[in-house]
Amino acid sequence: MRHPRTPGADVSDLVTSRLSLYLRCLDLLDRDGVATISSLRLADRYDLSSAQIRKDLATFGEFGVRGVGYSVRELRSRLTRILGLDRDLKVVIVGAGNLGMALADYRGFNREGFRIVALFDNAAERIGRRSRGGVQILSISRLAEVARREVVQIAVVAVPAEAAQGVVEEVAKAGIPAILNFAPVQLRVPPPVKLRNVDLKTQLENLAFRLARRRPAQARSAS
Amino acid sequence: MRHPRTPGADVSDLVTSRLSLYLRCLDLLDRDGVATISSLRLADRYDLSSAQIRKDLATFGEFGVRGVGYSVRELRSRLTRILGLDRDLKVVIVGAGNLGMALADYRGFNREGFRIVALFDNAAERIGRRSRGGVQILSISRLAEVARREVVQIAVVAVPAEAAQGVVEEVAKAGIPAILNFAPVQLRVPPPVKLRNVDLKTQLENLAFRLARRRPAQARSAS
DNA sequence: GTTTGTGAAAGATTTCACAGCG
DNA sequence: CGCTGTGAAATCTTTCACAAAC
Repeated sequence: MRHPRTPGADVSDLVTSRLSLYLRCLDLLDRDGVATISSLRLADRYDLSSAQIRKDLATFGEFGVRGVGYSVRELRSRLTRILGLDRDLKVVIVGAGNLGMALADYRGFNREGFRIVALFDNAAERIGRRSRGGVQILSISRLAEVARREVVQIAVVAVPAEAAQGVVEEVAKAGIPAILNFAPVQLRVPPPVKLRNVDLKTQLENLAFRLARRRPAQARSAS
Repeated sequence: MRHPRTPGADVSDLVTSRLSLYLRCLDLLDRDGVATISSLRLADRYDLSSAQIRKDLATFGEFGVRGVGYSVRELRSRLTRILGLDRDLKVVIVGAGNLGMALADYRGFNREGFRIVALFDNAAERIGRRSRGGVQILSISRLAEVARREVVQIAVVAVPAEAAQGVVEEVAKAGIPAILNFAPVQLRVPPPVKLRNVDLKTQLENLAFRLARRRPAQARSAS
């Protein structure tokens, strides 16, 4: 059992998150005209661990050349394929408040593998309008229709906490198989649906915790 | 060495993120008028692990009553204290684009322990304006001044990737000890500064990966 | 020479399972 | 009785270190 063709769902999130990171670094290297890079120099340049890079990549195959390193272009295209970014995924955003609108226009969301199809909301005064970037706002009642017609793969949930669980059920019913949730709640999703949370409050609280237990006598670093 | 008063910086992020989660659950329970809860019922209700709840709490002390469980109110106030949310932390946001503006008005950011002091930007046409919620936009050149006067503890970085490293240096120079970064780059921060990343693209790519390696014959769950 | 890919070791985290308390 | 708090076991993740490949 060397390199299973389909390492399936048993690849940890830690690994896949790092693959995204590596891919981003490779983009930068390519832009800088670097053709080949070793795991050691990649690690040096971006504060990573060379052994970890090699282990992570080894999960999916052998992409390097001993004594030389990795071809930037080739590794990039391999990772793109592995991450499933070689075909465009259609995304909808549910919730056209400040955050939903900002996400709809966020660069990086609309590029390289993802396409925002529409925003959905239930407030009559928002429906029919568009985000600055031009994404149209539709009634939530049309979610299932649009999801099936456009074969939407990911729903971004950007509604208030109280409304989120209800939205999840709509999304699941509409056949959308993955959810990126920004609402600060613990959601339950029906089994086939994949869920990831982006929890801004938790992130801030984490920093608060670290700040609260700093060495109290924090020297102004002068020397 | 049972319950060190200051478990210091050696508490893992995994633990502190879960503490935030527990705190949120306790808020809901309190709102529902629940006075006491056992780790088992807490776990059931919110899809957590009861052993993990007990282990996590044990890092900081003994908060429960055997045979009974935890007092919702008391545990909530203990966790609030532990997470450093018993005193308001001042927050600035650097970058008054779509995302920065949305974050400035995001509810949950401005409540319970955090206060947004100002937005900063370098585009002349934005300076002097305000977010919808009323947060004023100042020139980035005033960052250090405001940071020191208001004793700002956290800077949220919401600028394009190319600008982020430069902003980090400004922030560090201004003496702000913690950064929440939304720019899709690997940042380097000077040692005392705490950094957390919220990487939207990586989150989406993670979902893309999971979607790419689903069982190809995905049945429409009907039965 | 250099660098990969990888077993084996070390380290971190989660889960188990139960003694002991209320 | 039920439940916490916790050592011990199981599992997962990272790091080490080197043989094999170029």
